[in-house]
Amino acid sequence: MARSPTNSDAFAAIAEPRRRELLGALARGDGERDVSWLVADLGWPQPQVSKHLAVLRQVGLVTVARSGKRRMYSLNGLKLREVHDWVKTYERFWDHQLRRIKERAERVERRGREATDTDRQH
Amino acid sequence: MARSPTNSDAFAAIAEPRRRELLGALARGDGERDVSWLVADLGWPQPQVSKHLAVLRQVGLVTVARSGKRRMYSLNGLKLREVHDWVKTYERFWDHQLRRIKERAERVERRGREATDTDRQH
DNA sequence: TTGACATATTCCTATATCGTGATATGTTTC
DNA sequence: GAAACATATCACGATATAGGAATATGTCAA
Repeated sequence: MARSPTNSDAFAAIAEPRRRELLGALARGDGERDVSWLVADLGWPQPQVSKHLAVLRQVGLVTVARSGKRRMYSLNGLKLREVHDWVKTYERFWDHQLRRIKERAERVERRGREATDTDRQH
Repeated sequence: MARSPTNSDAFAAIAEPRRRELLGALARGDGERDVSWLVADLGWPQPQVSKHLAVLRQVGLVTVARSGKRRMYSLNGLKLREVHDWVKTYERFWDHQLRRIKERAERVERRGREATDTDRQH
C-alpha cells in the first residue's frame, strides 16, 4: 500500500509546506480572496495555486464561491480547529517538559552560583 | 518533483494516521514506553511499529533511550507544540465562524418565531 | 460572435512512500 | 558461546503524489 492520499483529511493536506503557505496567504487576505490575488501574493504559477486549492477544498479546509469570473476562496477555520483539538490533547506533554526544563535550569543555575562562591573562597 | 518526505518535518510525519495512533499509544503509556509494549498495545507487526517510530524520531516527535535490550521511546511534547502554535495562529478564523454561525442561528430562530406568529394570525 | 480574462484540468515523469515478509543487529542469560 | 529475546533494517511491489507545460472551460465586454 502507498501513502495516504493528500485529500484524505486535513492532516494529510497540510503536510505539504506550500499548502500551509497558501493558508497563510488566505489568512493575510482576511480569510477570503480570489485566485488571482493569491497568485500575485505567492508568486506561483496559476495552475499550481489552483491545484493546491483543490486539495484544500476536498478536505474542507477552504470553501469556494463563484463571483462572476472570479472564485472566492475562504478559509474554513472549523476544519483547522480539528487539527488544533487533536494536538491540544498532548498539551500536558509540553507543559511537563517545560516545567522539567525550567526546574533543571534553576538547579544548574543554583549549582553554578555555589561553584562560583566556592571559587571565590579560594 | 514528488511529495515532501515524511521525515521532513512534524507536519509530514503526523499526516499518516497510524503515526497519530502511535503517538496516542505513547500518550496512554504516560509518554514513555518500549517497543514491545507498543506492539502489544497497538496489535501491529513489530517492524511496522519500529519503522513508524523511526520516522517520528527523525522529525523529533519522539526520542529514544537504550535500556538493556529495550528501547524506551518518549513523546517530545515540544515538537508537537510547534504544530499547535502554527494552527493556533488561525484561531480567529474559527472564532469568527462560530460567532457567525451562532448569530445566524439566532436570526433563524427569531424569524422562525415570527413566521409561526404570522401563521397563527391566519 | 469574438476576444480578453480568470480559473480549472490533463498529461507527463521522478520520487517517496506503506505494508509485508525475511533477515540482520544487539543484548542478556546460562 | 549458544540460545532466547528485543528491536532494527532490507528488498519488493503498488500507488499517489508535485511540478511543469499545454490546454480546456467559463465569463464578461464590445
